[in-house]
Amino acid sequence: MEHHEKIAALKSQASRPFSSSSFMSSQKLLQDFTATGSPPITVLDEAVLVRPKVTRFPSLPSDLLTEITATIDAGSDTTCEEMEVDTEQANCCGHLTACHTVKKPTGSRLSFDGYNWRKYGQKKVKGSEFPRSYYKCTHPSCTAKRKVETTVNGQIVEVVYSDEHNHPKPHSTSTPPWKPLSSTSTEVMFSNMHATNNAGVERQFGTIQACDTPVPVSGSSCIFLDEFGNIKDFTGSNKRYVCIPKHSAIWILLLLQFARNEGNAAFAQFGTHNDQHF
DNA sequence: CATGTTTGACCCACG
DNA sequence: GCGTGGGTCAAACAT
Repeated sequence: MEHHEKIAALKSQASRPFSSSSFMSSQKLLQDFTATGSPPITVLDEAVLVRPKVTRFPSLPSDLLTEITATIDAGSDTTCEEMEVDTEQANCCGHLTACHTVKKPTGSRLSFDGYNWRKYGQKKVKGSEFPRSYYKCTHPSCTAKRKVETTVNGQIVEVVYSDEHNHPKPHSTSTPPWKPLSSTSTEVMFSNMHATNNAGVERQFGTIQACDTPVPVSGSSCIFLDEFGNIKDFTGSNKRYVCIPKHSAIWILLLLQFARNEGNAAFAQFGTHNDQHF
């Protein structure tokens, strides 16, 4: 792969090409979602392409500086996920190099994307300063694989997925690694640095509601997910409210999809309230 | 003991 | 046919 083609993945299912338009249709959203490393879509009107999928982050217009800050707080025992996307690392070719650090609860085997992976190899690849690790899904009948390039600090700089998961995300029996989110304490800030006026930056706030079952949020856009975490339905338009279930990996995807479809998304950070940078 | 990781060797596609 | 590089295997090791 040429260096200029290398675009980092932010999350396992967290990217797909920019759309110059605003929000996509539900069908388009599903198709793109499926083609870029997502879990298998089970509710679809038409056949899903089955081919190796690459999860990458698109280039970002340099004049777009949009900040998404999501705060995920499930109470005293908060979800242990932290992600950093550093716009300063956008490389010389204009592609975003996104790095994130994932803090997982001790003892959890679940990856940041909610699936169990077993590492089966690691190589230093030409043209990359970081080693590439090879993972297989540990589910007996699942052929999903992923390649992850990480820095020495453990920051993920690229994730490439192949094959599809043919099973739901595993659920931990004791301590869920991705704890259900409290609908009352989950909040997200969309700070549209691009939509400035004479008074300065216009900051737009929104709310993400965690829910076990899709529940429309009055007056808001909703993305409904099935038990696999797949997008089932999409309603609304240019709103900043999302209703999604509780698995964290999908949050980032949806956040970025929202922002990206609005022509934004350059920075995102996830953490507890203590970590927020409003 | 079970499971996951590490790491060198091997296989294979490609130029 | 040969060299190179990416992907996978599997034994050894760690947890």
